[in-house]
Amino acid sequence: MQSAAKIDHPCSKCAFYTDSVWHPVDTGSIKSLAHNFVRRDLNEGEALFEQGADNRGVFCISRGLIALRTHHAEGNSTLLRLAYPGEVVGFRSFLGDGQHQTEARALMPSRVCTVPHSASKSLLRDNPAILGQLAARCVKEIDRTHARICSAATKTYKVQLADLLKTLLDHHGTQVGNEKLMRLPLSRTDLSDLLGVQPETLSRLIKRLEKDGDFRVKGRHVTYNASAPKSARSAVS
Amino acid sequence: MQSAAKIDHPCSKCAFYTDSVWHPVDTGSIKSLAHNFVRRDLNEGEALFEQGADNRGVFCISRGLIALRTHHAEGNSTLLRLAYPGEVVGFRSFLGDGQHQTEARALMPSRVCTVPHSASKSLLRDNPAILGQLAARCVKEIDRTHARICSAATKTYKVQLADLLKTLLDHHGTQVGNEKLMRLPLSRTDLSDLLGVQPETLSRLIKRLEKDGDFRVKGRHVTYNASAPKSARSAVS
DNA sequence: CGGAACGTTGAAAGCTATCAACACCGGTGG
DNA sequence: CCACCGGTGTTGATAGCTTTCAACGTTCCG
Repeated sequence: MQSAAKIDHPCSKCAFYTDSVWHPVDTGSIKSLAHNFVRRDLNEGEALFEQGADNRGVFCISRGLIALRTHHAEGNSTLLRLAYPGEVVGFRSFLGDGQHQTEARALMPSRVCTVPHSASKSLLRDNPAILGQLAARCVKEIDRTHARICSAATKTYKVQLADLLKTLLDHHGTQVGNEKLMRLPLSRTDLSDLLGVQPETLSRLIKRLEKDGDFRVKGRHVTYNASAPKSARSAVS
Repeated sequence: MQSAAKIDHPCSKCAFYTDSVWHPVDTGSIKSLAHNFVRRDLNEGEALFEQGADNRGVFCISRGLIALRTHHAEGNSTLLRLAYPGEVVGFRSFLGDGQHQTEARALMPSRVCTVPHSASKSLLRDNPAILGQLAARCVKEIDRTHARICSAATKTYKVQLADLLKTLLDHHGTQVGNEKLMRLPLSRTDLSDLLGVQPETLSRLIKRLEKDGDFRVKGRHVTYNASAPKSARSAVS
């Protein structure tokens, strides 16, 4: 029999194990990982970390939905990113200056796996491959933000909103007949912070989207039907 | 006397040596670096790499000004970033999928130091610290793009343009009395691609900025005078 | 000179911000 | 059970801004 108990990799039962940033680590590190690893459940609306706080580790989302937001001096805020299970948050401040520049808050009941700051640093020292994984997450973030900048510079808000709703439907929607339904995980305010428009404008954008026929939105209830021209589509296209 | 000639680090005479991504490398790597290192001069308008091309290395800008741009399917384009001496470009595709998602083009006569792809990869294998340097560049890029997204969502185009001109003046301006002068390194089209507005709108934004009194713009000649209310400022502020 | 690329101007239409008012919802307390 | 309240979302009116299209001016180069 083995002298010291064999310790499983704490992420080994996670659905996102193969893409875990902690994945290729040596045996000793697995032990350290297992000892320091913390799983945490967040209620809807609960903060994972606050803007301006010191980084306390690297956070991997295992369930739910996390919003990354920056609050501006003028009192308003911008929603920079929605983070889904399998995604990692907090790596920017972990790799960078150690201060969170965004707030992370659960939009739904969520579960987050944390490797505390000091443990992360020592794991990084012993396993250079982890830095490669984190760099890959950085590249993804850069691609996301570049796409967003191009989107903002290119598309109208109406199209951006339609794209956003479709993306949300991919994650949260259920197919019913030839329609897709979902409960919106975001408030109107969050949606407007994500698009960068005023709440009043968002309300009107939704109305215009509904008039076009593909979407129906009542409160947080969204229905999508790509092939249902309620009010006849334009004759040309 | 030394048997093999002692080889200097190729970046050692560079003004940005202390921040070089290739800085802490072992002696053997210095040799490899010196052998593979390529310095290249670009004329104004010349491309360093094209969008969609395979990554051929990591590029460090030593002189001039490089624009990173993405061309969209619709024929228009977005200027994502201006890269100044000391900055590194091409690291996203080097770390990521190996395909450039942007085009890099010189806006002024420029000099770029290149470490070819394969040499970069092997240097990275032998010197884990390099990955840390590249990760730091990633974090900077993430911060830049986040700031830009917030800026676009928060500020009017007029303010964004004023900010941009001030930044350009910091890099290219010369103080003359209590005014600052510069020759704009960007065409109007580039400026409008950077702001995400139409060229006509940019023209009108400039006119409005001039009417406010801080800026004068004639062709590529820009004058800035923060403390010169040409047309009297509003009485209130 | 002619032409092409670049930049500006004008006019009309569409979109967004802003302010104010109102509707809706959930919870608290009488 | 109902009134009240705060938070959230919607609607209306208006002013300001951007886009679009078309025309014109500028500059540079063959």
